[in-house]
Amino acid sequence: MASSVSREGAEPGLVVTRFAPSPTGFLHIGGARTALFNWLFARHHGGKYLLRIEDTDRARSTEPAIAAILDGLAWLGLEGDEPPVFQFARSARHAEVAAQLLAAGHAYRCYLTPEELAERRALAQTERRPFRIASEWRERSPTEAPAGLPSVVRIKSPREGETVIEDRVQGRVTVANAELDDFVLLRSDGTPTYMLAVVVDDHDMGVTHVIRGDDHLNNAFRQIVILDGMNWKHPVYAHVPLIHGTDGAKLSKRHGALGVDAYRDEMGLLPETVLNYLLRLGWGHGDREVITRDEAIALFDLDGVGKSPSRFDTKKLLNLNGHYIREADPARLADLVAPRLVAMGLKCDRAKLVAAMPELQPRAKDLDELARGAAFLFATRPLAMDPKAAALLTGDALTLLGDLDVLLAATNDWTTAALEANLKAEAEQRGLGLGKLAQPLRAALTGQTTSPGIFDVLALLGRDESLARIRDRLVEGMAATT
RNA sequence: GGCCCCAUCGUCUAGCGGUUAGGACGCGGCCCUUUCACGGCUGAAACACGGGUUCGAUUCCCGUUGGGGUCACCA
Repeated sequence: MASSVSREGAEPGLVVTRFAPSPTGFLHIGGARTALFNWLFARHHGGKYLLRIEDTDRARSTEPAIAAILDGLAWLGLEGDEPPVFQFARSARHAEVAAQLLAAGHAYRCYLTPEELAERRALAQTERRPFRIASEWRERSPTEAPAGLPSVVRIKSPREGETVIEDRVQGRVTVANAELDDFVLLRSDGTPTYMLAVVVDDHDMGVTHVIRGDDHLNNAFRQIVILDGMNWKHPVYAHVPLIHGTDGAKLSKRHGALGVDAYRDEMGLLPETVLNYLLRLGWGHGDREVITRDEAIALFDLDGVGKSPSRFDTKKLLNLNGHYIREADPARLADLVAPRLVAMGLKCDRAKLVAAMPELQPRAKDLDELARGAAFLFATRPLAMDPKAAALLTGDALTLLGDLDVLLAATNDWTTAALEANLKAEAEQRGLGLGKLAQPLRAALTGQTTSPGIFDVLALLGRDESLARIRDRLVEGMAATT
């Protein structure tokens, strides 16, 4: 049978997973986690991880959404091992399977109109009775079919017994077959529904493990009806709990469900942060918190996935990002931060940015904070002064700054170490704490009250720029007093 | 509402019949320190409730409560 070529052709025992988003929006965080789990599981078992774009809903599927999803996956390094399969392109094959089901008596044509269905649903509602589609066409002979009327193809679900799924995450789940309805396989326009398409595609793609959100758990029972009708083997199912918002409700757009591009661009996160965070959300391995991608491949297992939904915690996410920023290569960070500085209207010098990075890294939890921390390096004179910094430069402090200007102007060895030695000696001689000298200097040099170590700031800025910034303040101070 | 699933600090979690119930984020304190961070130490903080089973339940079973998911010619 041509339909089982992929499976029969597949290496026995080879694990095949897939991520199958529908392109009706961006790649959201829950989708990213599903993709990650599939990717990890396949890698762990030396298997294959495939991508399928579920675009059978022509009205809602869009090109930009496809691009956004692929872009998001690429950013996270979760591209498929083969080019993505587009579901819509396979509709002829789906129809073929529907025809086989029809021929085998596992499906039937139903001539009920949407209006009739809606009526029955409404009636069931008012009678406070559960509604289950019961089409009289299930038992009627096809010869009674009204000519020229549109019809859909419905599956003939079993009415007796029960279906059991041994889910790798949820455990054994049993549903009475009476709960299953005769859902639609082929719409009246002949196009396949999602329910049919997934089953056929998963089968044809040789998917062995279906790892997806547990909002699909109920669907699995329906999909099994198709599988059985075709006499196809059941894949292993693993329905992972959904991610919820801080308020416990499903992560929806209004609850801050963002596209992964927002985590990258707006929140300024590193991809390794998102991967690590997503992995730890709903999955644990002892006390391990920081887990690299390679470690994750070695450690990941479906058994470690929790069964209860977990809440998204931005604080922890940012803390992790701070960790990865500290670990990251300065040059790489400079390249990520440079565009942000440009967006702030600053002209930045890459070499200077890279040199400053080690001092900036421990002070930032996201790329935007990193950019703000670097901004003083490229600010143009005279500096815009933070009010708190300006307040530091009055009276005695201004006099002191004048003295320091003289001292620094006489300094030839403009290195962090030499500057430190000089200024410390000066502070000691004056019987002052280093802070008394450092704070006015910091204010004058950065326009802020916080910055990296003051000697680093001086060294990074260079002698000319440092002295010029100090003199700007001196001049302004004098103007204010006269 | 029917069906399905879930339940350890505020959050993410470890635990898989006997533990001072561990870690992480966040929060408080102390230390380091020129500011801010980083880092180190430390404190407060949890087994939803009620029945069983057992010598012994956070752990096993049942129920209650609470939360979530799903009930389309969407996916």
